[in-house]
Amino acid sequence: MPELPEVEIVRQSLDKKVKDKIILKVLVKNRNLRFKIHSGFKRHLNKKKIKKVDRFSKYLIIRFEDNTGFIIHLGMTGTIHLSNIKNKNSLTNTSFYHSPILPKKHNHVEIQFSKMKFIYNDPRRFGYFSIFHNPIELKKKFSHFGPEPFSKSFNMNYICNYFKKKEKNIKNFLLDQKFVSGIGNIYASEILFKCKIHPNKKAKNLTKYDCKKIFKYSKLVLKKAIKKGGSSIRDFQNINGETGNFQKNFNVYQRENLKCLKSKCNGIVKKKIISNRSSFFCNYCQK
DNA sequence: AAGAGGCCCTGATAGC
DNA sequence: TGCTATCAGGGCCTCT
Repeated sequence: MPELPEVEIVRQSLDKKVKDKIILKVLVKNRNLRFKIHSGFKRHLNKKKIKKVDRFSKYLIIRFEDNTGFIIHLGMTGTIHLSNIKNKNSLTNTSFYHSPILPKKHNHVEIQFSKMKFIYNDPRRFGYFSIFHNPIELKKKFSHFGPEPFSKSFNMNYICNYFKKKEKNIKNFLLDQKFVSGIGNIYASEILFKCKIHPNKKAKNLTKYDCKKIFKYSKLVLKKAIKKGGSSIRDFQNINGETGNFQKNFNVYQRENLKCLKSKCNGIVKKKIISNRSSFFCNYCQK
């Protein structure tokens, strides 16, 4: 679920709450996430002071003052909850998938600070934690990733050259983190709608104008989603308990058989499974 | 070496 | 009410 915009909303909220806080205790209730939590995880975190919460692509980067730290990937269903220790019922919440009430099941990791604790919940366990010991090691973790849409290196030259002779369809390229990082299944459909490009169009057949639109709308759609506070199919609240609003702006995602929202277009939104992921598009205006 | 497909896992929902 | 099937926002691994 969480794509770049949702992770960015979590980052902003989390940074405010845990910045300059010292980790007093770490509880790993279930280390069997997507990847097994490192045996030295607790030791690595213990007594560390948090300098900053950063983000790259869909990954949160928790930086400590000594330049070590760890990264969190939320997978499909990972959520972060901050709970006031003195009053267990008052939860300041960062939740994508669940209601603001702290779930009882699947709370796999707890990180305690002096007055609150951080709880990682993940029913499907597709998310994971990974530690790093220095900035070079961190950089290496992301070395095989393509640029974010906002990056200077995500430019017309890069895009046009990347697509040359590529048989793969454009939808799969938007999901391919080696090409561009941070886009997931919802925003891939939304970006292609704005571009008026059919998700099944082969990359090698994209025109220069197509590339220009991909360049433009990859940025715009994600930026707008961040501005709207992210989106989710289920309840999504940021740390202040405000609901994300971007789902109201979906043009095609989960709008199967509804009328195309482009003005003067009489098309109908279709759903098609492409590479095992559902794609939504207007069968009339997306060519 | 690019590209397709299987798979990791739980839970919500639909259909019978 | 209770079973089974299908689907879900990610991405790594294997096979061709």
